[in-house]
Amino acid sequence: MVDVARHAGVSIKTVSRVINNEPNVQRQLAERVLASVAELGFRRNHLARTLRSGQSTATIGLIIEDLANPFYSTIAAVAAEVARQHETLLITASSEEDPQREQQLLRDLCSRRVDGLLIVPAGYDHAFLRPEVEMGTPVVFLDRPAGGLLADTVLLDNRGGAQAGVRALLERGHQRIGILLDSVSVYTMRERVGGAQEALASAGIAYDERLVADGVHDPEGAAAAVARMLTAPTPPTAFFSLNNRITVGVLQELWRRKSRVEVVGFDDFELSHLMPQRFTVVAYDTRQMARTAADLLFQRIAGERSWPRTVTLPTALVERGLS
Amino acid sequence: MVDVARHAGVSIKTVSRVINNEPNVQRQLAERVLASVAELGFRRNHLARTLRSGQSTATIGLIIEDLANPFYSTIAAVAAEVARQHETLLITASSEEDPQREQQLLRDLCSRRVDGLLIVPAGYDHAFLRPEVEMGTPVVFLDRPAGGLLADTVLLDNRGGAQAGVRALLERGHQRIGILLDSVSVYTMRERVGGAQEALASAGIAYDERLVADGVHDPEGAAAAVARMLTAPTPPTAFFSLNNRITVGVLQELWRRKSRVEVVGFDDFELSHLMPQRFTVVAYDTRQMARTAADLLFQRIAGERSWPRTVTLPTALVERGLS
DNA sequence: ATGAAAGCGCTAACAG
DNA sequence: CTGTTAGCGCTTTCAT
Repeated sequence: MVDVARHAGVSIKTVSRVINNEPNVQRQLAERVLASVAELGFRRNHLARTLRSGQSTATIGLIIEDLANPFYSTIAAVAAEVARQHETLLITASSEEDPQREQQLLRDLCSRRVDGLLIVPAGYDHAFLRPEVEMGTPVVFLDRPAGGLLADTVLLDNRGGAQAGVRALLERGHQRIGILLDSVSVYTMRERVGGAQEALASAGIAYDERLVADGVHDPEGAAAAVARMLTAPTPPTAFFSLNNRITVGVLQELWRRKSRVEVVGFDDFELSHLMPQRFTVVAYDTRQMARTAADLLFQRIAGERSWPRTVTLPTALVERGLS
Repeated sequence: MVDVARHAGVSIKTVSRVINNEPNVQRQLAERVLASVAELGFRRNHLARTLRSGQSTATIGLIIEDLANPFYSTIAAVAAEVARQHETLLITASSEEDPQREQQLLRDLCSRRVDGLLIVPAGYDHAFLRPEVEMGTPVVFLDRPAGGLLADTVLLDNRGGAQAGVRALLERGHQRIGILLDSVSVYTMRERVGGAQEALASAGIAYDERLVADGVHDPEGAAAAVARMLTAPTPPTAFFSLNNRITVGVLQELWRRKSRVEVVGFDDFELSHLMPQRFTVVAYDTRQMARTAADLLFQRIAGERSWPRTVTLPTALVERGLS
């Protein structure tokens, strides 16, 4: 900037004024400065600008589990979109479900003085963020609640969705429903299992452990679990799958066996309408969830000081697959 | 940092030394500093640290077309992964195929002094980046070549892949092959069309404009184009689709018509193995492409000064779908 | 082994 | 309208 000032024969402050489109600069000078800027290939150092306290970095941070997963990349896309509307850039990082790493990344983002944080939490304890929050960095949690920290949170109605899904199967006369889930160590899974249990209980059906497969982490695992259950003495007449990766594995295994056992799966997914059998998904609007969270965050960044809110978004049953 | 120094009763420089794990600090003092850091909730300002010239920001920038698209989110995920191995964070932004916006974002990233740039270019002219490149910001282009700028580039063998795809159909006896593409304004589409034409030409088959559908931007458009071609006087006996969104639309329309016309499509996609008919994809390794580009970028960041390279990655034909 | 002082590139506050 | 000066929070000399 000093170079530009010298080149244009003005003071550094005038350059600053021109760069920032401040009023009260003679046209003539401004043009000279702009010319020098172009000639010298000057680009303002945004970091230095930010250093003066009270300035914003025009950057927000997003922590998700896995950027390659469509659910999370949708969230990232919406976050980037909303950020852009606020002339802000987005730093995205994946925690890979590792609380340790999540904390590390969060600290790193804070040391970069991001204007705000959007978090799909992997860990259970976010108390370590309290100093940052108190120092004025807004934080919004997404898809899962925070631990040990009061903050805005946007969740899905996992419990209600699971209840509706199981109820649909019960209404179609099913009594033996196989339930497949990833891991109860994940909040959303716990909620969904809870909802399923509630629906069974209120229909007066006992929760049969043999009809529950835990630790199903991928489609292959789901296929194996389905095969196991279907060859057991009293096989289920329907499956309730607790996420879309599992649903895909279930459908694949059913197709392989030419079985037409009914399926309800939590989460919609791309191409679900082209799957080889009719089934039902518990759907929701991922973009809306992300948008709600991002909007909340920017409201906070803009100075909103109200008490932290928790928003719960609805789910809906939708028919999918080729009939 | 001044506060910490005062609290610990040492100089600011000692705090700096402790924070940076520099040697030559008494255990005792170091512990006192660490205690103060914890108590005051101090977090080093990474931006200020970076301000001293010669320091790196430990941040790279990635420009893609659309973060919500699995192809790009895979690239972003790999970029973030490689970045993490270098203790670097990733700023991701979508250009939405808008050269204007791409340029704006790139300038913005440069003003944040990123250590390097990974670009899937939307525009045709990247000469405006030359000053930055000369000032030492490495740039690697991905999936499409740069315009007006010599830089490392990682591409796919679009031409060869398309040739192989069309050749496969010709070998199965097809003479009338319907070709569906998005827009020749996109580099990859031009290359793929070129490859298809070459394969037809070397088989002595004239390129029939009526068998080519341009401007197919989504599955619905693809379905409509397929419907149109199949009800024309001399319908094609096979389709070659130039991207996976189009392929999905083609498959859906064929299923609707209970037609078993053969299909070859460029790009593999998730769940392609569960599509309702056999078909062939021109597949490639997106992760490898992204990894190659990111590795190249970090080599440059580490000081590699060799002449810019262009790497072209191979494609392979793979059978997909339920038989 | 520790500290004092200068300076990174910019903006805020105040003069002229 | 324009310029001077003092910092922002940290690291890098260079003394001690």
